[in-house]
Amino acid sequence: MTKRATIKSIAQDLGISHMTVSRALSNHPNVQKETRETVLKRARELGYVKNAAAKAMRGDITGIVGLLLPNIVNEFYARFANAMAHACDENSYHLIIHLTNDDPEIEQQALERLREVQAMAVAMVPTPGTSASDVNSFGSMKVIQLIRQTPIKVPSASILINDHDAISNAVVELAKKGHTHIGYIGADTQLSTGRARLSAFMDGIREAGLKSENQLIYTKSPSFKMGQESAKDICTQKKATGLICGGFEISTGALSTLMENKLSPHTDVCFIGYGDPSFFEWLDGGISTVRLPVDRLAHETIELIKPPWEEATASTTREKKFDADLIIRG
Amino acid sequence: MTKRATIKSIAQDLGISHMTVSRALSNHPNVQKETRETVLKRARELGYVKNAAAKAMRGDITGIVGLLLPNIVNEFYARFANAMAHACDENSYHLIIHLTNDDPEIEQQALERLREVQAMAVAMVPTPGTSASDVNSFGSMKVIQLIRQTPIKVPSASILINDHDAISNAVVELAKKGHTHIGYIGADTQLSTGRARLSAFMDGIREAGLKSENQLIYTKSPSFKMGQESAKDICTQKKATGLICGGFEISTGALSTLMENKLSPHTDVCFIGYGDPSFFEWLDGGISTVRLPVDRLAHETIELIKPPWEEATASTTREKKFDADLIIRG
DNA sequence: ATGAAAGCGCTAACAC
DNA sequence: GTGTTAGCGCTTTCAT
Repeated sequence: MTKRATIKSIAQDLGISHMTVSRALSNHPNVQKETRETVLKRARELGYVKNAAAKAMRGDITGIVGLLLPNIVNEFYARFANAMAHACDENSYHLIIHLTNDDPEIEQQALERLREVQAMAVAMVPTPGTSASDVNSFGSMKVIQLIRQTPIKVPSASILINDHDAISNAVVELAKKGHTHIGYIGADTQLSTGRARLSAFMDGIREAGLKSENQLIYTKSPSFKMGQESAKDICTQKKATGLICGGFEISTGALSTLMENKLSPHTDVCFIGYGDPSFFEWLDGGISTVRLPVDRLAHETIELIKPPWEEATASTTREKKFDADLIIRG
Repeated sequence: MTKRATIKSIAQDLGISHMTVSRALSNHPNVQKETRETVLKRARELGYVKNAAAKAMRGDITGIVGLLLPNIVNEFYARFANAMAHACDENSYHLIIHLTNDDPEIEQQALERLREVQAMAVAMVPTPGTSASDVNSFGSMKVIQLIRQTPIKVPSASILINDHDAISNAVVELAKKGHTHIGYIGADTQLSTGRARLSAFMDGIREAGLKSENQLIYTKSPSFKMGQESAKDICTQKKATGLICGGFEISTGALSTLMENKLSPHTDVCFIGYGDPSFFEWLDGGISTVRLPVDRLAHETIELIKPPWEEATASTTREKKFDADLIIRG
């Protein structure tokens, strides 16, 4: 590859002004039909593509959308990213994905880099640690907070999950089946979602007329490992006959402990997971779970990103919640 | 947000030349220590970030890396994307993901858009249909073909999986257990991988001293559904007692048929999947499978993307293969 | 209908 | 050590 074609190089090649080329390529009316066709033909031959950087410098929107996720192997995030990527392709946006690992520093860095390329919007699952609350972190990017919510200094929209009822109903459901000692594994209260899910669990306990037992409640920084270990504790000490999880990775972690120890998630420790990875349906007759409305979340995110910005962003913070469902299987 | 700070605005603010600001911000030696500190401080205050577009216009590399995948819910691709995203963050690249859905047109479009933003490299799983073989599709982007290989008109590197031995060993392994009627579900021969895996299967049949039975071989455009349906056919007609899959989605599809019909992947139809999604380990005592070296693939991709380009790209097409392993479980 | 000039933000190459 | 100029590719504005 030698050098890319530019409107100037095409103009020179054709012996006309680069402005005529520009107009021809952008369908401006003031071009002779014949001229336009010549230009278009030559442009195609030379493999011309517009220079996004040059346009960006003139203040045109870049069409770059940032997506900040903790990771993407988690099937919930993967499906979200998948939906976002599709929607972006459909709307001719560029989706730049950065993985934060839930590390505020990486998050901060990713935001800065997105600002460098003048991303028009960023959809992000905020990291637990308070990080990028500064105005300077976002510049003029439209901010959409996903799943979790953290106070930031720019107007932002939030797309959240309302899992309260699904979780408290899970408790009630277990209670109906005769379980009186129900364990809970979830994120710690540093996370907004951790707080919310725990209190949903407690509400369920109350609603079911059970008494709350602190030693059955495990809250820590959420991870696969944390789920595994908490579940191991519950199982080996036979503290509980029912178990509810308040986090995706926690849930798969806890389930793996059950599988490893050949404990049935139905008869041994009645298990209710969080999120609905595809294999839940096949495992041991189906795993009960709190199902999250992934596609609706992604769809709504894209709708917010699409213009008209002014309207969507307004001046105040907006919030939208989507209901999770309790799915009982087996 | 009013307007972003630029070196000029900072210069004006400080009453100095914008070049001094530029030099200060890029650690050029020819700046008074004191001046530099003043500049850095003010820049921080004003939330200055460099303008990537302006730099790109000057010919600096953009640090944008494109990744074209059929989709990203497939755990194999998700893990690949995850590894790539991490590696890109580490090396300060921007990862732009486009999902092709295995549609040549979408692929073509994605490539053009990557060219617009002057992506420095693109790693792609080529779509089955011959699409973007043109030079103009790639411009000066470094091209890395993943998993599949298609002839293109620019020098490109290929990162492939060598699953021949794993697949033929799978046949031998089943034969050892006494299976004489072994089914195969895989991609059709339009895909390079489809051809290769089928012939690996046939080699295995030969090696095991079995005779090949065409009615046990299913090849079509690969998908979850295709796997489901082929498996249903095999199961309901009781054609085979062993089943080997030659594709990730096919494999999960076929497995779902087994689970739905309460057929054990060990005792009813001895099953060997393709790819190793995390749940394989837990399902029914563990699912045997051909495991793909995802992390090594991603790692190698990044190594190829990193400079020095000239060296890595050379003038000829390069190819690197990574071995898949046969994992027998249960 | 076409062209010329200016400027977006940045840095290499020159002054001084 | 600091400042000035020019130019990357493009479009808006103002001639012609």
